[in-house]
Amino acid sequence: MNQKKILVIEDEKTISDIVKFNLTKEGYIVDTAFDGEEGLQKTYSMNPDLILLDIMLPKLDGFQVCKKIRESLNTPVIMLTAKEEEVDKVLGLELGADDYITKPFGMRELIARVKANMRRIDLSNQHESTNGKILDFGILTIDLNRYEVKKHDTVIELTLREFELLKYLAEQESQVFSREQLLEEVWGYEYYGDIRTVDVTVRRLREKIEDNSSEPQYIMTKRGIGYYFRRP
Amino acid sequence: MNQKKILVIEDEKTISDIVKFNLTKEGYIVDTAFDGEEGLQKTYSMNPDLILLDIMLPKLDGFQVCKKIRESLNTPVIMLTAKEEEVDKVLGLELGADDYITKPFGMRELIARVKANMRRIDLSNQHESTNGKILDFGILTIDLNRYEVKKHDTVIELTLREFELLKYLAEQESQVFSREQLLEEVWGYEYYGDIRTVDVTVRRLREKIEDNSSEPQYIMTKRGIGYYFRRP
DNA sequence: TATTCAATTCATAATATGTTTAAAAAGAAG
DNA sequence: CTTCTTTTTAAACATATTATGAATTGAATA
Repeated sequence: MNQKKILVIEDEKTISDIVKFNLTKEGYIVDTAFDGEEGLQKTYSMNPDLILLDIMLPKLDGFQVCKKIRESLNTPVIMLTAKEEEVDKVLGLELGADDYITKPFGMRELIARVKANMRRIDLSNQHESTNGKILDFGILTIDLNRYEVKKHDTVIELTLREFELLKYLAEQESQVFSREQLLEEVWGYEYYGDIRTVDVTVRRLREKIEDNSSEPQYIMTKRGIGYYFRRP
Repeated sequence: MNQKKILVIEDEKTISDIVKFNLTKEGYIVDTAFDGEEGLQKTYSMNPDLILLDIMLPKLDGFQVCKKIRESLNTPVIMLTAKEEEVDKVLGLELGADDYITKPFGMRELIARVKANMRRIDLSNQHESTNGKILDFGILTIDLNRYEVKKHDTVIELTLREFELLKYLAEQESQVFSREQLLEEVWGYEYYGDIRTVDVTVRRLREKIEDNSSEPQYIMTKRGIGYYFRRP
């Protein structure tokens, strides 16, 4: 699993440290910034998956930072408000924040909120990719809702990787992709594995969906380049 | 899927802007009105699918606007209440508002409520009598009125969570849902717990409704993705 | 306030899946 | 036809995900 990155923008080092310690323990990669400017800077350089943002900050306060961020990104922002009164401001000025926690907060609560917001990202990412369609290639159909492939109306059991590879290729029929591209698109961007992994997955996919995996009808090899899907 | 239209009636431009920004980002078409009269006017001209309505408004306040709307339309209305006290009024007066959010609210919550209300319309449009239904899967039946599950005509005692999870999955047979989706849909958008909670609930559900919970017939696992219900 | 039951969290076992490796086969090029 | 390169294949190995049992928390009830 690729680790999620969190940026903590908070001037009190004591708080910052504790938060960092606890979130790191949970498996997140955590970086910290101690004023608004540094916060913005690091936001752009590290491109975090989530931002914890204090309101009272030197140089640029939390409201301004949040607003700036929102101009270009929609990374989830959780505001840390010191007083109940500030909650009103969070409402008035900074609704662009996704969530907020009032200080003092327990680590348990913080972690729960962070996780919940991370989940939400995952969710919205899912929706983009799975737009409930059925790809129909005659004998072969790929049901993106059921994560199911059928051949002659018989369900073929594919593993997730196999399914996603097939889906990716089939969605862009007869386009040839290099192994590098496939690793990037199907396996995920920061994947650093052996390139032959693709071959093996292709082979297993062929065994399952082709009549004769030595003479593929669907998943074709373009020697020296890569693989592509074609309608038989 | 055609885009849904939302009308935001709110006099504070800051709030209005941020709400619009976020809902647009979610794929809705958003228009705004800054006082009660304009709100009514736009309601009739654009015929939105949902209305977000502030209570404190110039010219006509939110209560009056809502009442007016209800005279001719039953477009879902979500009220935005600044204070807890107003909640009583929203509920007490028979305004016909469908939902309300107390300020300050996070964007996450707002979006979730909007989606939930949109979903409700979709559902009630699909099958008018969404109530009074019994899902029948042969040996297994799910009585949505009585909150009762029967197997071979014997009542199976399920807890509320278990029932709602089963209901959700069974209503959308063979559609695969991620744990994130299930937490959001079954547990609710304000849930801050662990994702593995889903697994455990599934397990207990299986123990109750399956013959052999290690070889489930109804509630199936799609490894790497989530769970789905199938007719055995 | 004690008691009960549902719900959640946590730790670990079981299992499915994915990756690597290396050898065999196939294809291209001289 | 021989050599070199690329792809296929099989099997061992490593990793990730899910299932499970037990402990803990929390809410409702008496």
